[in-house]
Amino acid sequence: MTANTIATGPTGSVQRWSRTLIPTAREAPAEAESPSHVLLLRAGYIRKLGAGIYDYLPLAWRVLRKLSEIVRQEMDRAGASELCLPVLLPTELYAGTKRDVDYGDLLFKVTDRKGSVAALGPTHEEPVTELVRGSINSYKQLPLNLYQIQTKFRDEARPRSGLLRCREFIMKDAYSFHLALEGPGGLNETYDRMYQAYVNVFSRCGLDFTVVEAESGPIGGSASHEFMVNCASGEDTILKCPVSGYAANVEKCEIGARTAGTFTEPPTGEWTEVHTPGLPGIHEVGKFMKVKPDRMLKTIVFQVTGKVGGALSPDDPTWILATVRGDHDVNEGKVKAASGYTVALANEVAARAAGFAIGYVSPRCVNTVPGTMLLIDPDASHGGFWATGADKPDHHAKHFNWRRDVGAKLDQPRYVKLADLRNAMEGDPSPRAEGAKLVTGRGIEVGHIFKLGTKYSDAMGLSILDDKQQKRSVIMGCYGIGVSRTMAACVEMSHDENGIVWPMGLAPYQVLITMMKPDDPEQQRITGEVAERLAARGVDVLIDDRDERPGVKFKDADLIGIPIRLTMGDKALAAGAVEFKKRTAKDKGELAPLADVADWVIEAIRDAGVAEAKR
RNA sequence: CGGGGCGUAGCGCAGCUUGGUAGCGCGUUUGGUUCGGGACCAAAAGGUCGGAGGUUCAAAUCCUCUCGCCCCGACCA
Repeated sequence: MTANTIATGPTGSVQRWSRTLIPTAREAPAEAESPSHVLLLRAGYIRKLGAGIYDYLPLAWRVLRKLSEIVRQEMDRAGASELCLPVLLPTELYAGTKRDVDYGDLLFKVTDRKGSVAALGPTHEEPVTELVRGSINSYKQLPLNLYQIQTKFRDEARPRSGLLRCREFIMKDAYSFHLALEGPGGLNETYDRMYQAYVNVFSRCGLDFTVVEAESGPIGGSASHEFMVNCASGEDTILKCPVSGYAANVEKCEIGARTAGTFTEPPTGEWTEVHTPGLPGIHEVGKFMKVKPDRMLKTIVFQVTGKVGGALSPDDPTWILATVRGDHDVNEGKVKAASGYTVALANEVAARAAGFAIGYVSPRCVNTVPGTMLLIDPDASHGGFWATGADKPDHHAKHFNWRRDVGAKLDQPRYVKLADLRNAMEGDPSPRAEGAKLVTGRGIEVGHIFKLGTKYSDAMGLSILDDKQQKRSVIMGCYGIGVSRTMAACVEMSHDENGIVWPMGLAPYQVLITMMKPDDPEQQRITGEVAERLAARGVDVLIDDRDERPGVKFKDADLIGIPIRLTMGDKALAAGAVEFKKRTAKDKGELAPLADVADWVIEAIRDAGVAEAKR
């Protein structure tokens, strides 16, 4: 983007190190492991107050302000309006959506003096829907797009990696409201604008990111994209097609056409049972039986919980078996799509009672347990040697053969279906380009946008009359950015062995002036002059005026990661110059004449802004 | 929630097995010498050893309970 959007205001600010709080440390607390956690602690950006609860010190807060400002500009440009909703949400709000139950322990709850229970907002679909329901009277007031930037609370089972997964964190959340999906003012139009706004935000932050198709998850809805910072230490696995550009979250990723078996291949030998007592997983069993996992069948038992787009009838199955190759993972979403039923992993007790030897199930159960549908992944459908569970505790079997051991039901689509059932993996065929193979990468989810549809408006009674006086449920979208997580992701992605390397757009200050002799009046005068000149041109300047040895100052400078360092030293000043060094530069820097130094800085900021926006 | 581990000075750690008046490094303060990539000398401040209970003449150390934190997994708009 442009240079003028990088500074926080028309006039930059000047701060002296000795008068603010930047407690750098040579060593990080032992509990910190991930780079962003270690560096943000060591560089004096954050302090831990409890598990997943952090202080944001002045440097961190400046980064968060800059990030928030970028977010605001892009949200406003996309037509959204900022507001601020309560953090304290009375649980009655959840009466329609039941999400206080769905969220379970994730929800922080507080009790007031009267005994009323409120939740600390983990996200704001309910309050914003409630707000709009009570304040919109006409379809003419749609579309509407509202956002806020505030602290969210989620009692994560396991907070980790510092700011990457917190119990208290800063989030930008936006919610849009529409009468229609398509056309002007429809959800799709806003969704596309928000998508572009997100691309703009993360580009301006200098982040290297991938947009992936994602499952909409428990929040419901029909379509969603995640914005992932590409980073090997990320928690999420993403898959990309290098040819078509298709990218998806591992839960969502489709797999291209694969060849399936015909169920006519001959057996490789007699059904041979093997006693395999007390072996915990497929790898252990395989080792014990001397069979590789990709020659074993894994059959998972699901319980039918509902029918997609309808009510269950007595004819519908009770159980769904999903058989994949031993080295593959069953994907619940794909099971749902392939079967047409919503499912949950079977309750062990109930499944045992129905006749499944949990842990030792084979596809043969489609014949032996009434009300069972069998789904087979193409990679598991071939002929050749297979090992499988033997349908009795502590036993597996070799030489499973589809035709011989399952038989006629293979030809009845009511009972047996062949379908993509598993998570995609590196090397799988791309679903979008013939011959191309998927590659995997790791990512940190920093943004997520959803088409919610009418899930919340239906649950909470948000409807409106259209121009034909027909009552219509309002269609919604929601759009989140993990603001504090984005800051951490940025450090995770951009650092070296000496410390943080901030992209220009997020750096707490663009310039650090390192005074070699803070007590020297001449250095004080020139430092002040340079700082004022830079500030006047919108640059934020931090002056290291501490009475420390040069080595300490240089180490700290690298640690806190300010993009441009100006060093005030006798040698350079004698030549009428200051030393100019970028954080990314390996060498010692070059001499900038005092008269030109401001121009050098402005130019460097502009170059960085352009380069980062291009990424 | 399952598994593993850790709580001793602001940070990093030792001491615990075999109970006996709490130690090291970094940091901090003071004085001096230094001063372009984490200086040196000297002095000093700083700890109810996570908490409660128990055993004992005596507990950081042994026992019981409890709280907190980290890592792996499960989970996760």
